[in-house]
Amino acid sequence: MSSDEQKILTKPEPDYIACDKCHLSPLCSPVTVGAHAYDFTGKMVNRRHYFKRGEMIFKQGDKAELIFAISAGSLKLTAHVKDNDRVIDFRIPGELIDVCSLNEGSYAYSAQALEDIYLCEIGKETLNDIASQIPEVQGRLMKVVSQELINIQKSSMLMHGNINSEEKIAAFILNLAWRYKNSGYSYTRFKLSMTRTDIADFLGLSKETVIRLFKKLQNSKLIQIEGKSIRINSVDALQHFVGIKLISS
Amino acid sequence: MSSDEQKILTKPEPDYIACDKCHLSPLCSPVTVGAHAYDFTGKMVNRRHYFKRGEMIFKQGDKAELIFAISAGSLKLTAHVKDNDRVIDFRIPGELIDVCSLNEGSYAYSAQALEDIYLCEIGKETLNDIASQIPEVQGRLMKVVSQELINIQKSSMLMHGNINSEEKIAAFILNLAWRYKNSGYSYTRFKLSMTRTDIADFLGLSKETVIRLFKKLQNSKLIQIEGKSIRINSVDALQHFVGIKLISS
DNA sequence: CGCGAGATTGAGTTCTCTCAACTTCTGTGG
DNA sequence: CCACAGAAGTTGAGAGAACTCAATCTCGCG
Repeated sequence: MSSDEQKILTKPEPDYIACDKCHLSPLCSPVTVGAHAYDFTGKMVNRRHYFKRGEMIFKQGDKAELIFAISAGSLKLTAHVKDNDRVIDFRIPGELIDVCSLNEGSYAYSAQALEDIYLCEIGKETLNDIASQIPEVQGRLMKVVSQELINIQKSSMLMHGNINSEEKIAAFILNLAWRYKNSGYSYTRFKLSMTRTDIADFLGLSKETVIRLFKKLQNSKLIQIEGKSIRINSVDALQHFVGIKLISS
Repeated sequence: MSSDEQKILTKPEPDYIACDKCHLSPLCSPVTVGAHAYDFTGKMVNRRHYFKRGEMIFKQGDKAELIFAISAGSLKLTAHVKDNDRVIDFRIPGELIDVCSLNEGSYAYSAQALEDIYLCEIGKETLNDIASQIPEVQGRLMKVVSQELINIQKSSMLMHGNINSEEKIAAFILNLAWRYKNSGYSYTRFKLSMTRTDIADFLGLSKETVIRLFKKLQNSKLIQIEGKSIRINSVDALQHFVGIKLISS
């Protein structure tokens, strides 16, 4: 066995997202100004910065200097509430981390790796500088921010106002499926990289309720769960249960 | 009594928001291009369009041609969930209605006046046209969209993950207070223009629970409620109860 | 192989919902 | 200006959902 193969077995190459599926992609492709085409990617983006599982990418209140996009792996976002950190969202490959910080001095929440991850980074200041000088970049940045607004709104409409806990959990799963689809991954089978406790915290439920309702959804044949892997038996059935059509069939 | 006074008594002048407090204001002030100052306000903005209480401003799925800002009055936003309309948010003076629709073909939700209201309107296409031609306008639009993103994120962080219903309701009140403050109104005394049923629907609770917990919050001296008017006794105490400091003292 | 974090299960308690009755408010027509 | 009707708000009682606590099990990591 060559040392190369050995290396692959012990540390397999991560499943990097395709750049064209990443929400940051408008800012990662060459920009033409006049007769010349400049590629700002190399200047602006630091690609695939590795973070270890459990590592904090940044903490709530830290001075915000970088915007992040996830290239591989996932993370959770938390914010201080009553002396505790509460999970306020998760991020999967292709998604951006705190776009809001573009216009704020500091990060609105903390970000922590749920597994070993790779992030692409853009310097906030550099980005804003270039954007203010080159309308094309300004326009692309606008596109990125607008899309972010749309995504947040869709997620929040979905997650919001579910009457009972079973619907909340179903909506959570559907939301993740939708986002995996947007990032070009399988959206009927994926890994729940966060713990049950994280999910419970995010949804405002107890972990026991999360576990019991996962099981209930499984018993009603909507999903199959085994450990951290989930499979949606019928996206349409799940959408019907939640009452919102997020994914078109 | 003069006919002027008569008029005031029967139909008092609405409490229009000051333009400089409106979230749309960056797009409502003159833009200087080269040596000349153009005022796009007149061309772009149709000001103070009146809608009657109960009237639908637009319906979910309607072709989105206008962006709205509220000049006076308030409205509720609703979206279809399982054959019903569910309240997904409210809007107060100074706030924008569906900024997301700027980059979408249709409105993501319906908007209905909770009282007689006045709206300022900007044609989506006109705005996008001008923005793409004049970097200064593009930049201002960017500012508006970014701020919207920040506001939505703050609201959703606040409203999200409250464990029990009492905290949810307290967070709801705090959120409204914060928004009234942003719009330059009193944030310790304001009117709840929506019904208890609307609040319940928005928070995912029953109207009876809303009523009972309003009373409970009143008994613990955090607020005073009488019909539709609310008074926050101590914003700090309320923030402490919710566990998030949204309004700095 | 053993430890510790995470996941699961059961039992009892608390919270929130539902249903129904009743009161108050509001807007409309006479 | 009053009377009335319908909408909104309030209250109480009982049912059901979700939480807490505690014990146990499982799995991944060192």
